[in-house]
Amino acid sequence: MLTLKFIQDNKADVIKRLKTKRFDAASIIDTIISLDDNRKQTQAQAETLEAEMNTLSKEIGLLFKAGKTDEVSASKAKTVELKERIKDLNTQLEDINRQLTAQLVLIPNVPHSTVPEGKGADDNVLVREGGVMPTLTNDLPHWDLIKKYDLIDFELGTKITGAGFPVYKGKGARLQRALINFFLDEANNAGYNEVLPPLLVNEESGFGTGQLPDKEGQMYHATADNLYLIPTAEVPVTNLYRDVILKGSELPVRNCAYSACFRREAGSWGADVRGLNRLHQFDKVEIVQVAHPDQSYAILDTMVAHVQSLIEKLELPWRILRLCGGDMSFTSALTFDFEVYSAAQKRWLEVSSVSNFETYQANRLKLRFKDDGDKKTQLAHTLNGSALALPRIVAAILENNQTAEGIRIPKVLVPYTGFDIIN
RNA sequence: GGAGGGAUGGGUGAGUGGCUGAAACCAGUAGUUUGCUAAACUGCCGUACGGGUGACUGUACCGGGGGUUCGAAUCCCCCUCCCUCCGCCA
Repeated sequence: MLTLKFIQDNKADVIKRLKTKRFDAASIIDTIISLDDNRKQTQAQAETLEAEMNTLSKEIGLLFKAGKTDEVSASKAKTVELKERIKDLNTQLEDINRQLTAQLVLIPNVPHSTVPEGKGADDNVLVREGGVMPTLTNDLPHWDLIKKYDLIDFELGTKITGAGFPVYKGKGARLQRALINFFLDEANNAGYNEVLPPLLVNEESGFGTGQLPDKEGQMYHATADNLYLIPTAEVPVTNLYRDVILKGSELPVRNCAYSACFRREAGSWGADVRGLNRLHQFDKVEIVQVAHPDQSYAILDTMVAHVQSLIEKLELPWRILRLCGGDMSFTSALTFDFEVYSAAQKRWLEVSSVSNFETYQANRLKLRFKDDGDKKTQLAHTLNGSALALPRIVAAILENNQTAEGIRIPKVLVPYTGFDIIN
């Protein structure tokens, strides 16, 4: 969430910039500011009385020591009323603070100045593109290729779990493992530190990265233990730094992680979700950084460059889009989406989303840093990106590389798969 | 799952009702000394929210939440986590 101070200092600007995200913040901000005034006033009152109480208690202690027990009862009587008023004020304070956070979490992150206006996907702006469009003589969509070469079994997944939980088999399973290892090796080589996080997280973690409370319905919830299956490794990996104060010299922190990802995708099933296009469980390698505010946008560029290099090595046609305000996520300040062209489906598939959240997550996480010699802590910036999500990459590899002899494996993957063709 | 023991500042660890936001040591940091390094010595060294231009100052926080008391790190209750033993188990 945004910090109160930021909202107060930049009220007009916040309202203006949130219009890019098609969000009207004016009345919420007014509520917040008046709640905060109220908070300060109530807190000041409570603290004055608490100070009085502390002095009185010390006096009583001294009276006891001096043996003046007769004077004690008069002082004690005074504390009774004080205590009541303090309790009352603190109850009010708690209530005000609750209302304040309730309002604060309703406001999305403020978009970066370079975010284009727009309603949805059609208004995203092409940043650059590359790769060679394949010319296919056969053009089976990946769901047919999967059947033809017995790589992935959706029916079997439906039997043991449900729709959207595929079973990878034989060369299909090995291709999956190859991609995971390839992506992790590339991230390690680029200086990211590998972690293997838990796949279930608690409520605090869900709140820290912004999945809770807003997107509760998107996550699988293990209610008996109140744990959530992660929709992305971003959640556990970013939460590694929840309630942490880093030294300025430790920044940037660079982590990468492979994880299975679980998404309920409630209400988003319809056309265009055949095969691997949308799943409830899929594999992904994620890169996550914690950065100094002065460096975060330069770092965002290096993350974009890293993802681009992966797709180029896989020899897929790609393009990068700068998301418009209407298509961006609630928590992001600037997002670049990567898409690869799926030649048989004849459509672009999103395979990565790289974002700078600035202090939005850090504020929820209480993720701060302190520069050497500085007295004050400040909120760090968090960033993350898929590098990469597997299913649609697999779909594009299968479709784009199909030949009469079989499916050609990109050169860079052959050392990982141990085979260069699926036939 | 059963029985017992624990949780204090970056670390080790004192502290069983007021003089403790918290000893001491280590680490860190600034300085003095010193041919350099090391050592020694001295100062500083938690977080958040208020008030003040500022020096400074108020309040809260000793795993989390409640309670007792004029007053709680210290006493009581609940929860979480860690350790030991037993049971179960990939």
